[in-house]
Amino acid sequence: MTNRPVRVRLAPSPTGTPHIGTMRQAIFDWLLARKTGGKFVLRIEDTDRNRFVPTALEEIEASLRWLGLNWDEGPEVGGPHEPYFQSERLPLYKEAARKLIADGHAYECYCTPERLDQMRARQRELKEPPHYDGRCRTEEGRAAAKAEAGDRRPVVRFFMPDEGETVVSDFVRGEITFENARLDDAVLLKSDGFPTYHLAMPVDDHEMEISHVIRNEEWLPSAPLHRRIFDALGYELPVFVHTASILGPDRSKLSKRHGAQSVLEYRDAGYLPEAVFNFLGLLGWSLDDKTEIISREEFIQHFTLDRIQKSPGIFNIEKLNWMNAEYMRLMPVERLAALLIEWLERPESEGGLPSNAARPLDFDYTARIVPLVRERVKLLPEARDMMAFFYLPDGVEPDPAQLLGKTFRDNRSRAQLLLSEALVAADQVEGWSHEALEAAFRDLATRMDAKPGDLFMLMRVALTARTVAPPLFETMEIIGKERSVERLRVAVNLL
RNA sequence: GGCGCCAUCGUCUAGGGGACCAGGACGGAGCCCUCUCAAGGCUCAAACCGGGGUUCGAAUCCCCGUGGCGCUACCA
Repeated sequence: MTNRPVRVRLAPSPTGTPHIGTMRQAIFDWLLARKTGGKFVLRIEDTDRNRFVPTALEEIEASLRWLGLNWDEGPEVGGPHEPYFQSERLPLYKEAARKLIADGHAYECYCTPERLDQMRARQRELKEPPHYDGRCRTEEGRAAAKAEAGDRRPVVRFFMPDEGETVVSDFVRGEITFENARLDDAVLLKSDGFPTYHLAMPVDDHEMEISHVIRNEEWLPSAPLHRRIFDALGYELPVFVHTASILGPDRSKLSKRHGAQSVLEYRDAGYLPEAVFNFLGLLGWSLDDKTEIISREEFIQHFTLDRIQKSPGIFNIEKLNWMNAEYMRLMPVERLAALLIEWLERPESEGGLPSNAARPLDFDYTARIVPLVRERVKLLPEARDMMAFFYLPDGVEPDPAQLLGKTFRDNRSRAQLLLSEALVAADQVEGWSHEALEAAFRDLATRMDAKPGDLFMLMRVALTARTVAPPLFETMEIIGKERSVERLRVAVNLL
């Protein structure tokens, strides 16, 4: 256990769009840092030149920013341990490798990839676990390999003892013992001079004074290797916490074929960052037996490593949807209005309002609509259809069949009569409030000997061209007398 | 195959020897409310992977099985 100041890091490799599990990890890191007054550092593990994706860094940063996870050190912001890109820290790794060789903990290996492939194939045939056979561990073997290698540069391998065991201590899982004989002589420095993760991670975590390493459980099998490298280099061990994976509905690790696997996709689908943060923070961590909706501040206040779940969890999108809807209802009207306006002002093809709705949208007007709509949608873009008729200057275009519905399908004249009476009543309403409107139209229904629901549905379709819409009288109050009357008139003429 | 991790309702989880005929939430079913749709309220169905121990007592501790997942690269 360490009592160093808390310094945690997220160390993604820029090989594609950051995975949602990476972001969940980032949340845990960030929470621990904020809770303890420690530092959250972002370090880019770009040591694999073959898999490098130029846009990945941008996406990593965008994901973190969208979730509100600010990093104290790293790209953009700098910090005392610059640079934060491993590709710019090569001398450090080279020196560490040199030291390990000098101390007998590592050795140069000249074996060609071809030989290694053959070796592993043979081992598989013999039903042996594939592992490096240690040819270059000895002076003679190395010389022979070097002769075959031509002018190839060697790699540096870690010298894993053949006997004994290595104990790894994980904060939530306890002590895990590995037999050294089962561990491989891992490559530390590749022939291109770049380090592998196994070397870069201990060097940088030590160099950057990282106190807690929170990473996914897929790293557990290589944890003993890392422990031995830390020891061989004389570094103090950080606290390790291996988090359980996030699974798809079929229990395999969440991946492309499960649909969205990046928080950016959730952003683009109209989820709220608050909801995604809350949901991810509660996937693999819990406060107690009740808490579901929890603010960022409460998260920080209560977060502890020991409540991290050991078992993998399935990403339950239904629950995220519910949570998103909760946040839409919980958040200040103004914030939701602003968020919604962003969506509505987009071109229609990108989920915005039809082009005849005038941009920019009026903020105050939208804010009045929000309370009516927020109860009825789960995602931001869903609001578009539920809101469009509030903004259309030329009215809506209900089709007659929709207007009549089942109730008046065989009684068109009755519908027409009711609507024209509604038109008259609307014109006469004193004080255009939803209370006054409701009183007036309930009265009309009574006078006409009609079921209120039948009358209201007729009016609803006339005013919105929809059978599912926000409450009728609040809607009329907002669109105003003039437009209401006009739309009723159009509907009467339609029949 | 070898090694490792994990195991409570369909899902996320609470629980960590007696408070548990196992609690909450999502989803599902039903009822109520109701101008549509929602939201809300109430109710219901739904789980301790199996077997052995330890113990007066096990969801909880131990062992074995089984199952799921991961790792087994000059990827991270």
